[in-house]
Amino acid sequence: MEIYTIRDVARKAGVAVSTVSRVLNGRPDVSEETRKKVMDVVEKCGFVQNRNARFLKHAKEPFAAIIVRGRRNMFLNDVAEQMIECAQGLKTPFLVKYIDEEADEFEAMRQLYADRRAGGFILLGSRVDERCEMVRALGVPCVFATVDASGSGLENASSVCIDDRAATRAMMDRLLDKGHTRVAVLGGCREGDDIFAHRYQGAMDSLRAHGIDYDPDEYVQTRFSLKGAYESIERIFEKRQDITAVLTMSDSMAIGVVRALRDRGLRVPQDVSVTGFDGTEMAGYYVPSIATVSQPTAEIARESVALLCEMLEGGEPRHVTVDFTMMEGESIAEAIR
Amino acid sequence: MEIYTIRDVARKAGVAVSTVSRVLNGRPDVSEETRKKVMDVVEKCGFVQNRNARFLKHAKEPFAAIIVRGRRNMFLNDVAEQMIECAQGLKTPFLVKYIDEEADEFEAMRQLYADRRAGGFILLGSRVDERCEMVRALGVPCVFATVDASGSGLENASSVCIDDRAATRAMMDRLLDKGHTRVAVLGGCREGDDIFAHRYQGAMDSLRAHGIDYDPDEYVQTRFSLKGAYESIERIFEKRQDITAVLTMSDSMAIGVVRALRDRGLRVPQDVSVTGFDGTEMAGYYVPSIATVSQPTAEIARESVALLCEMLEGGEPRHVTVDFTMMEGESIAEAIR
DNA sequence: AGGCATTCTGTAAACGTTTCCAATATCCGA
DNA sequence: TCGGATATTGGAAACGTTTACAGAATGCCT
Repeated sequence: MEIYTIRDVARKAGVAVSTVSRVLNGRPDVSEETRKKVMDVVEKCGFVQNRNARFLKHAKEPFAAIIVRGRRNMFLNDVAEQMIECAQGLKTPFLVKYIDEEADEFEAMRQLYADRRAGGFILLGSRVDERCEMVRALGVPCVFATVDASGSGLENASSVCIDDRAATRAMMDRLLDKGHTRVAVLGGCREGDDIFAHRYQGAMDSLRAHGIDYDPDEYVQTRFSLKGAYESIERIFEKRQDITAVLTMSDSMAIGVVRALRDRGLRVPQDVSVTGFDGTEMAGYYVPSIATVSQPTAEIARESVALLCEMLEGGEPRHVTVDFTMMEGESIAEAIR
Repeated sequence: MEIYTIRDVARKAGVAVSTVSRVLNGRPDVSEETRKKVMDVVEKCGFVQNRNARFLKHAKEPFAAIIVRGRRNMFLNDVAEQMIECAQGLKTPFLVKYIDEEADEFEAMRQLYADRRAGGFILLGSRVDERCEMVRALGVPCVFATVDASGSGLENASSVCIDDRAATRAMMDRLLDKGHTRVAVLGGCREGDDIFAHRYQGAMDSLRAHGIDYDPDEYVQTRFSLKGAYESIERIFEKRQDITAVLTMSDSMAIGVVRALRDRGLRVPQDVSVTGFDGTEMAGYYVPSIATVSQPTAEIARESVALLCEMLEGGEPRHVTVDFTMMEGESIAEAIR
């Protein structure tokens, strides 16, 4: 396929390049006749603008970037998707930047900034601490989504999240109220993951309030993902065989756990209860359906975009907490053992 | 954060811009002393190259793009991920372009071509027919991954896939050999989806070979996704309640089906058998685990990259078929009704 | 000391846009 | 008929790189 430049189009249409540019950008000061003439040529030869040249020229045009690390976390991907929907038609265009789990996030953001002066970022997922320095260095408005950044002390960061601690406490309460006392916790305190840390606190809050003596060494595992959860159960059972419930910090982990239990000949929920977190679609489709904490993805998405826009217009950063919903599921039952 | 240009760096380091450029691009013709001086400044002020300017300049540098539509299809996302792994360290850099399900793919490819002269594409997923015209118009080497494009007549397209028809036939054979005769088919002949069309043919091959009289109107549904499959079961059961097996064309569909059956009080596999397709991680973690056809993602990824490279170096297009593996699963049992 | 390689560095012209500014054409009222 | 306002259009200078090409410095050999 031939590549035409704006110059070629100008020549073919018998006008100046500046005129073609004006037509392409929908400027009002072009006569209808000229516009038509130019568009005809554009159509005919399938001209496509070169965005490198375009962005090189006016990198000033403000825009915002949504950073998503990893394609595995369906929950975060869903939130990101809803963010772009929310951002449709706003004055500042939003774009999503997917980066690898292991990629250098700072590098990616600096590149976005260098290339196009990204005016603001929405960062999904945890690890506020790690990201603080970066956000401070960039000095651009940022919104942490799904994690509380109110304690970060950053001047340029808002955040929106549920009360993870309270949610996990509520979930643990549910298990304990059903008579469970030996509850494994999966995902707790994973290194550098502040969301999981908050959730872990919540679980501990509940155990403490119920006066349960708890030895983390015996009950807590910190791996994640389907496979990680599966293997965690194997490890837990090396130490204790009398577990009657497993509280996990994501729906995938819960699924890994159910499979692992089932492979050990245990039934869920008759023998062991299991809980998830996030309220993903799969939690409802799994058999048994997973009791979970549903995060209001649409609201988180909407709030994140709104908070960023506020800051872009000079507003102060704010930290918003949205409500979660406890979802019933077939994966929980009364403790019988 | 301040934005520095290569010019600023040159000034601060007391050298010419061309020297900085050479250092940045690792050219050999720079003295060690100068290189160090420049790098110090780069480090100190956190200079980041502007890629727009870079790519604007030498758009000639050949590269290849992997196009992935939609983030929902985990199977395709996995394959894409493995492709980039395969492509690490090759002379031609590969990049992945994620586009929305509904987005204009042609537009995206033309943009890639206009911006950087993409020298080749790998297209994942079905819809060869729709894409033919586009591939022809672009005239750039393309590889269709996971779908057979040998019948397209394109001069510039290779393809790599399993024999979908044979795989589905084998799967249906398994069901029929277990005594099932009333088998619903989900995903069959979805409009414009050639992969599903091939699989549908395979299912019909098997039914025919087993001499089973089959009325598609009663047994076949063409929606997909978790939710679509769930609803398809509801529709099927409006017509027939005596189904003993459901053959689906993806693992997600199988999961939606199991959930739907279970919600009707039917057990899988005791009352109804269910089969999936693709061999995704979730199929193995589901309870019951889903009997499925495992596609060799690594091999498909590797072959796709290899085929594209071949064509980039002037080779003829080829159409490669790779082997699938039938995966056992708890979701199948003998027909008893 | 002069000539010639051998390194290294600087100048300037691209790449394809956008946009400021000036130039031209058109129209209106006096 | 003219002055001036108003619509259009064109010319040319950026934007931040890369890369020929030419130039300067150094070292070595005669």
